[in-house]
Amino acid sequence: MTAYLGDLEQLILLALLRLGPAAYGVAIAEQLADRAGRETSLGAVYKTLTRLEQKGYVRATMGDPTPERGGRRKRYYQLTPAGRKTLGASLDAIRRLSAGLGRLIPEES
Amino acid sequence: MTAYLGDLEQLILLALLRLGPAAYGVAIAEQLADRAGRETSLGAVYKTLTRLEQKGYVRATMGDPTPERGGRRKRYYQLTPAGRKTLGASLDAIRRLSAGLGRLIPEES
DNA sequence: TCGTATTTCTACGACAAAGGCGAATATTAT
DNA sequence: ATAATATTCGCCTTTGTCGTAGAAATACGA
Repeated sequence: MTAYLGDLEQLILLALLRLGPAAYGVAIAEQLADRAGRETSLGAVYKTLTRLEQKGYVRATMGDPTPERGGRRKRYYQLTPAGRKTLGASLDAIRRLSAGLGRLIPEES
Repeated sequence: MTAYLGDLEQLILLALLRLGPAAYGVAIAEQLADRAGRETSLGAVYKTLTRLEQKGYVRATMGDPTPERGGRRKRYYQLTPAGRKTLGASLDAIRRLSAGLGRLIPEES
């Protein structure tokens, strides 16, 4: 019954933390591209968000219309406690496997 | 043409680094379970190793028979330069998204 | 002010890739 | 032969991908 996060799910949950209250679909996709170098389509992001919501790792609230040119209302996301916990477990698995590897562990220059 | 690693692929590549020359299927699965808390079947591990090999991220060499009770010969794996590079990119994406989050970032106690 | 264009954001649908698991198979020693 | 250890196979579920369609908001000209 212990479920694991896919790699995109992981990155999106991190992006959520980073963006805080400004986390909605488009901003998340930009964050992934700009900060993480992970190019992905909006479709992939939205689908993953929906899945995360169904799993209870994330919850959404509708934003108000903004005074900008066009645009539908934004759907803002934030982590639930369950999401936090699962993300923590996921990151910890990586941390524990990486620990003590020293310069064996590859870095992007 | 830029391909991304799945989460299990990531963990397995890390386990490879950690195990060094002793990295073969069963040992890798144990490492995942014991160190990372990632319970998975041997089938999943082997399938992933095969995929990683096809992608050129890993290469395999057959070991000699051991003086133990029974058992087929082991197939040892190690990272290729391409594998190192891709793993590095993958870990970096996480690092960059995590950076500066302070105590926002969840930890397993 | 009505209607249409334009912009921004989200949802859908069909498919590809990755992960999961149990059972089957191979190889080695006793 | 039997038992032990390691790997492969087949089938299925879950995730990821992408293009396209749809919805909701503003701007603007008639």
